[in-house]
Amino acid sequence: MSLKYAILAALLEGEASGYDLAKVFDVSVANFWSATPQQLYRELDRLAEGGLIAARVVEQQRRPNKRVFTLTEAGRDALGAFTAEAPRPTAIRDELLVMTRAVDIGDRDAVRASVEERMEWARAKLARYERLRERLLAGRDEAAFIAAAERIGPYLTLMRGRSFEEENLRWGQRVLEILDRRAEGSDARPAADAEEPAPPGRAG
Amino acid sequence: MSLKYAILAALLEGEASGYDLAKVFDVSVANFWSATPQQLYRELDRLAEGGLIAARVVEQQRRPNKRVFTLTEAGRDALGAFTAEAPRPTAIRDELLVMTRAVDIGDRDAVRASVEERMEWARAKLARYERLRERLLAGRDEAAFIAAAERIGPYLTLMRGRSFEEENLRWGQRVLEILDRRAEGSDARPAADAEEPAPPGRAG
DNA sequence: GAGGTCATGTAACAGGTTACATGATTGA
DNA sequence: TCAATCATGTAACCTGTTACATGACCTC
Repeated sequence: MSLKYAILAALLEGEASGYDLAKVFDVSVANFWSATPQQLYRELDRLAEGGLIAARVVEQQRRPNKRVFTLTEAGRDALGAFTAEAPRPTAIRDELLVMTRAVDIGDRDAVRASVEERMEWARAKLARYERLRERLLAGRDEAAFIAAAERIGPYLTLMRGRSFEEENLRWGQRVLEILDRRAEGSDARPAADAEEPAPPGRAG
Repeated sequence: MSLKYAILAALLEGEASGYDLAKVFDVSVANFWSATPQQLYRELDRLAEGGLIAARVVEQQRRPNKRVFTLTEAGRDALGAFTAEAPRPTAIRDELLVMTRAVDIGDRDAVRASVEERMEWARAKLARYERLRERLLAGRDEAAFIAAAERIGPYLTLMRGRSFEEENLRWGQRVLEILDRRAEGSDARPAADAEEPAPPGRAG
């Protein structure tokens, strides 16, 4: 029901093609709304039919033509009215956490590796957010920006995305430590009271 | 595709009815997977058909009979195998953040109120998480628990849920400050040099 | 006697995902 | 020559949501 408004909100930054939006939905919007390109194309058609956005074909040489979309007055109003409704609670779907929940009966090393990969992703996202932030601030410090910027919304959602990824990193670090500590424990005594680990100095 | 595994993971805590799971999915699982009761009933039927869970009817007096489900060996194995796959990236859908993104052209006071409500929710969730944590620790301190607990998965996902809600609180606090600071500024000079368009009012 | 909890379900629909297709351009 | 980028789309399918229904019990 509200991919619709996520698209309208994205178009506040200016006109965009379906392809552009697909990229935006992969970067800055992804912190709070996910959508595949196919969803976007379908929804853009509907929004254009409903008059909330206007489509314009841009002919290009050496590239396929593209349809670029702009918010209409009606679209702006609809988005404005949406901000006054009651938001539903956050819906999260995270397979890594399902796997983590089941790590004790599953493949600890594989989960460990997935956590590390997630951390790499988080670092990459943070770097992109940092660049986005610099661009928004445009040389001003945060206080000046907050006081003066015409639009604060994009900065507020960026903040949330950043803290989400920072939290992913911190959590991942802690998970790695814990899994490793427990691995030591269970490797050192593979069976309840079988052989002791070899005493130091004899390993050769 | 993996509501399936979210359910199997939830059944690691022991047998449960559809109704029980609906409650679990509203509390501890909600941090990383959301599902409506109807989804659960449908998926439970499928899992039982596929032999990944076993259903047993418990007859009750003064209450409708219930079907309780248990993980089968096959279900355990499927869940274990799942932990070795590559998780897809987190999918988040948060209407409040869509509204926040659009706050500049929308209803600032309504968004402010929604942020406050979200913070109240976060506090309530944190309280429930804290009780859950106490139950898991069962008197031990964290280090002892981590070293000794049979299953660490539920604790790790609980940690993530907790930090998510803490982050919601911190973010919400900052958003309130920023919106208020900007409200002061714009109330002092209500229009640049013409009337502002009236923001669309909260419908109710 | 009204509303909440226990407990499950059907039906219809809306939303989201996957696979596939096209075809030129650009860069390694 | 291979892969990526630009740019859009169709079709089929799976997932998720909403509305509704049942009916007994318990608490205020």
